[in-house]
Amino acid sequence: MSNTTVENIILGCLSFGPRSGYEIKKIISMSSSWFYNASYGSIYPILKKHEDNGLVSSEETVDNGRYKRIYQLTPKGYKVFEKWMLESPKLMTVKYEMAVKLMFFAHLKPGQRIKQVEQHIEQLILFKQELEEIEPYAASEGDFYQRLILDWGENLYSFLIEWFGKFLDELKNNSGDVPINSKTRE
Amino acid sequence: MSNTTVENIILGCLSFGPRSGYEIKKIISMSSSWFYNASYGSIYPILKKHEDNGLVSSEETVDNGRYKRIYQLTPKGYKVFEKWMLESPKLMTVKYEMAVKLMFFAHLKPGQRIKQVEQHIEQLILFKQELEEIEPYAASEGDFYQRLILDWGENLYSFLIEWFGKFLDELKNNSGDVPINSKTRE
DNA sequence: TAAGAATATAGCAAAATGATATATAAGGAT
DNA sequence: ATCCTTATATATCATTTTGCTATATTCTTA
Repeated sequence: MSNTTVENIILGCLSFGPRSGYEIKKIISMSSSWFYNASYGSIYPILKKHEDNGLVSSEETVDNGRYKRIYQLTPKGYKVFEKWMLESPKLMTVKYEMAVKLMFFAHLKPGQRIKQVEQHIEQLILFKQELEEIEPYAASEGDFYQRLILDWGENLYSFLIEWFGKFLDELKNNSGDVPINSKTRE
Repeated sequence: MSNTTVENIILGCLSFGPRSGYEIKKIISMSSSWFYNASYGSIYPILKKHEDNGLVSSEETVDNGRYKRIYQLTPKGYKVFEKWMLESPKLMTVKYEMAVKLMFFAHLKPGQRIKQVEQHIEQLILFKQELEEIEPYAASEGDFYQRLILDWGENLYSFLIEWFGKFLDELKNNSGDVPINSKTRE
């Protein structure tokens, strides 16, 4: 059985150096949560599993009187991580509730359609601003790629804002109505 | 407790008319799977739950000698669906393994980077072609919106293909290498 | 007429989420 | 000094979801 993506992300985070479960969660929250998230409920059991399989080793430390378990990649773990890096990635999966609602938009009244799209665009703009405020996590390694991914995210949200903006214009030009059964668009 | 998105999608599918669990899965696979998917393991238990809550009613039918349970929205179910349609949608969640790999791209050799990005662009192009071949499911209601969503999908994948294309050009111009610790991009 | 594709439902292990619980340390406010 | 909040750190658990397998019938096509 091959590792899951989250299992490999954890190996990847440890490739930056030894980290605690809490720190791994922080790396993921700060740099990858908007394109691949993981919760404590995944991270801690996976760290245990990785240790059982010899992919990571751990050491109980005391830092300022506080108990802390630090995990580290083993050579075997690094090999597994490297192998995964060369595999063809899984296709993207998206869960986009607004697109689902679009499927059933015919049920809404024209004014409700305009309001929904306007609110959604506001949400997208807010999220894009949050992205723009993120500073890359890793100081040295992978710094260029951290910035690259942020660039990707900003471009993705720009695309969404633009696309829904055009749709909103169309709705407004038709007072919230759209051609029924129109066979072509633009 | 409010319904989950999948629970609402099922109500939405039934808003097009009475359907069996199998037909609901087909609607989702054919029209929304690339932005919100659901498996039989979700659909059948949810239909039962909806019936227990009085949101749908069902009838056991025999069609060409084949057993079939047809589900239908109740007025209560339609109200729940309508209420959900007016709520602010949840933010998009994305699971994009290629973006994760980008995080750790510094570990790859220049040639490996170029190969990975090339392969990914091929995947994206293939998927976009599949999208272009989809014909909207609903014949009458929501036809415009089915096409709109397909338009959105095609634009989204065009954006991804373009973005990774630019990145590939950059990699090739630097023989797979990228500036380390560069503070700005472009 | 036999293979295989499509229709139809059911069940389950594994994975993931989201939430809660617990506890300590650090920092600022009153 | 004491209180409150935030950050660090780990653990657990019910619910949801996925992906897979099993089962059975009918329709299509070679």
